[in-house]
Amino acid sequence: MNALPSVEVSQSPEEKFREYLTSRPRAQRYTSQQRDMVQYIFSKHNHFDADELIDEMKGKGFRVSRATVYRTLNKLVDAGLLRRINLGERTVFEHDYGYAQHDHLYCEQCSSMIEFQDPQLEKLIQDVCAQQSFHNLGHTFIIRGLCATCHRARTTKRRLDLV
Amino acid sequence: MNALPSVEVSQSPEEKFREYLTSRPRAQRYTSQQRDMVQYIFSKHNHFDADELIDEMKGKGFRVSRATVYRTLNKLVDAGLLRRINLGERTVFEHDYGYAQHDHLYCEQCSSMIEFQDPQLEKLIQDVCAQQSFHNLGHTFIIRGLCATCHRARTTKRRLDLV
DNA sequence: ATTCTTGCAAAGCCTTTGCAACTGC
DNA sequence: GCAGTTGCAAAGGCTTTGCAAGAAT
Repeated sequence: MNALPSVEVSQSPEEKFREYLTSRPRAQRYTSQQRDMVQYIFSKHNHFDADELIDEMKGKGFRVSRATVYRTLNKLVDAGLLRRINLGERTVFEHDYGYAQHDHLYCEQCSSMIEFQDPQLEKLIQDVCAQQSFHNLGHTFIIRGLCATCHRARTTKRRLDLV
Repeated sequence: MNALPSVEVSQSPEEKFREYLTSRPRAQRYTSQQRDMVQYIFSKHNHFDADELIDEMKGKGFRVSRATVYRTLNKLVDAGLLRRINLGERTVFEHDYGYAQHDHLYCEQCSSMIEFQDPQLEKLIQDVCAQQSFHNLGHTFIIRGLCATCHRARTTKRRLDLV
């Protein structure tokens, strides 16, 4: 995966999550299941859905129930640690905390997600919002298509089919 | 709703759909339920989800079953008459055939969708795809926030709350 | 006549939730 | 010990699907 700049953060994801939990109107608890999830999720940078996470963690010997995973993922999104990305067919999560704002190219063939940053986009959003007197709170931007590898494969195949 | 330019089309949506149905490998049939749906959907320009469509059509006295509505909506998307927009919480449909390419501002308060066109966007997409050797097939772009009315209402309320 | 579509109800999929047992603080 | 969390299984939305009856060509 192409690397985007990380953002300097003073706290670890785990600390940040604890802070979120304890600063709630009614303090929430930091449990071992939640700790396992945060540590596992932030041990690598990738895009994953709930099922993948459950399978992978179970494979590594963690004890996690489906309900707890869903509950904790919601908290992590709420805490600003994860971002939820709705791809239509499935919903994936990615790191938000400590990671630069970016958008995605989504390959419809192999499901890979290529991250990119483009300064033009922020300006475009501000222009449009200003023009429509709209108060911007966020956006969803996904470019769909075929990654270089899948496109090449498909083009080659098509050429062969014609022979 | 702010008006975007319609696109000149030589066929009515109904004709276009018939053409799609009959030009399939195995010809499909054009039924009265499908006709009712196409005519109703293209009688006004708006964004709607499956449930809203069913309720509205039943209210107008049409006989449509849930299963048929879902089946026909899928066909209409496939035929290029409708575009499916995934908003996360719900999935809505809008006219595709005969309507200019555009994107949306989505008000999280009142669920209204404001359409906009911005020539900068197409260039941005092409730039990014060229840079990543990505073969573009489409995109999802939704700016989320508060429309002018809802933002004004919320700001006013906050001011009153402080009194 | 043949083949596709409809409507119903059932099933699928993903996610949430009620509840009793459990655990952090 | 109190209040929040877990795990299970059940329930919730939304969408699809199997099947027998009905309709288009």
